[in-house]
Amino acid sequence: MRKGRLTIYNTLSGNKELFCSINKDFVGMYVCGPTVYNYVHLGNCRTFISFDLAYRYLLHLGYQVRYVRNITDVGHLESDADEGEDKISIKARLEKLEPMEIVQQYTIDFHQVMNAFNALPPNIEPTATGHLIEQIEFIQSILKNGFAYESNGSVYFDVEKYNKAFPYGELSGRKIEDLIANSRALDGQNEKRAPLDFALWKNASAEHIMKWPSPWGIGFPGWHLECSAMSGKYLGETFDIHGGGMDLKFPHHECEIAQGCAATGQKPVNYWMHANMLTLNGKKMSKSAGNSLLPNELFSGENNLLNKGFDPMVVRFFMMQAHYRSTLDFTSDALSAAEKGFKKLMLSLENLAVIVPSDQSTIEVSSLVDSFYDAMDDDFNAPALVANLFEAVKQINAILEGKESLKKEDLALLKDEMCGFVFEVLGLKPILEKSADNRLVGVMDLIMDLRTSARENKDWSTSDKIRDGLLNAGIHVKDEKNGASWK
RNA sequence: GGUCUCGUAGCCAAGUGGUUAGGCACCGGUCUGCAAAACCGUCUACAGCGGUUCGAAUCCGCUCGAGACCUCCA
Repeated sequence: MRKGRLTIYNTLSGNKELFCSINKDFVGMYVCGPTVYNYVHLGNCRTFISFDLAYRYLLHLGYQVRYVRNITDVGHLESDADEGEDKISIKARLEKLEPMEIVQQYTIDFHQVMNAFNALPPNIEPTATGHLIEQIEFIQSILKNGFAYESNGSVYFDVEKYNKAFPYGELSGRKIEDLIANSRALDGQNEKRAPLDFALWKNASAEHIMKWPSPWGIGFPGWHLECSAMSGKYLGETFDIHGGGMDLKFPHHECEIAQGCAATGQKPVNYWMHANMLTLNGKKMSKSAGNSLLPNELFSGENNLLNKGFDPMVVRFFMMQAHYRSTLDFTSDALSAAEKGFKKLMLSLENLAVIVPSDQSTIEVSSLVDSFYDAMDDDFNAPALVANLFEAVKQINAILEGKESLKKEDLALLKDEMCGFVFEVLGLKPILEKSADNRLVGVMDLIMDLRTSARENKDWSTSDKIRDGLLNAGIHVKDEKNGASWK
């Protein structure tokens, strides 16, 4: 346990702040989840992996964390023109399916992908459609406090009125005057009093397929609202950490703050965290721009951008080599580099497991361990942690070569902390080799035996032929001091 | 157009007033029949110009370049 030194960059203040949870030893964390109208792409995954890292480190520090990440299954409009259509409805019509079939299909995909990336599941994964009552009640609170108005069966948030009581634009650093000056005049905004106002509840036309009854008529909830309603329900009126992608800062998170303040009179969140984008060819990865890569394409290598497939753990390690607040550029070359580094780290951990303790230590294990914590305490600086882990790798190699040594307690500490940081905090795990069946093992024993005989007789042409032939079959032969091995 | 962020060696990427980041590649070496793998070593950069400072990649200004948000987005 080493609580009390963690600093988090808070978007609200623009500074790294010492993290102090509302309730000692407990942390409430909410992260905006995906809208399940399509397959999650790699950029989406980066955000969730970034917050998985934060979640894991908080757990590692000994906090009891309630991690809530929603599934948006309604209310996310195609555009903000308010005549925009719900993303899920569009997909449902196109594929001639029930909206909930779309939701189910892509939720399952999302879970499979997150699982492949070894991301821990959240403690609660609420859906918007499962919390309509909470959303309606939330709107009623805002209406009661006078920060919203009803118009033609819809309810809108009154941004200008709110701005007189609370600052609007604090999170994204925007001034309401600038926003008004720059907002576009869109068609179909007759219901709204001002362009900046956003929908809390929208009335539904007859042909609309996803709709529910409400005090204002048949309709559906606004996108910004669900996160306020669900985070409030499970984490309270004010909670510790709210995360999401950088692109949600405005307007989504700004609106969440406004909704929270308008409903309860207090700021809903203490620490706002924003994960940066994954870029492809220097541009933000995004579905709508057609600039995205799907995880399964990456794993299989079936994409023109890739030379080969990559294991999910390699991709995760690749992401851990960049700070969550920096953009990360995706290239096949960068991923290949990460693959080698990842294997080096994993090999070193295997070696660490078999090191024999000595009478004395020539390495200061405690300062190595401190460097791990220092890195992560500094706003979850995973790339610095990785660099420090490679320092440890260097030391482990020196021990293997007999240049350095560790006594029992130090060795145990190093094993404990390295495994803790690599497996629990970074969330990496060894790549499972395809297990060979018994018959192959028997055949390989025979072949390796024959090759060893050939080598003993200096029959290099035979031994090389066996080695090359096996390589073609995808089996690598390694000649080591104590004999050859294969995998 | 407005707001903001970034520009670090061949590539990816930390750092953010003074001390080697790290990974990959390259090159040299150890090992090896040869190779592969592994290990060791080497390479030592901060877009440009100007300013502040004893000292700047780090702070300030300007220029150039890239990106994000302002419209759905993780």
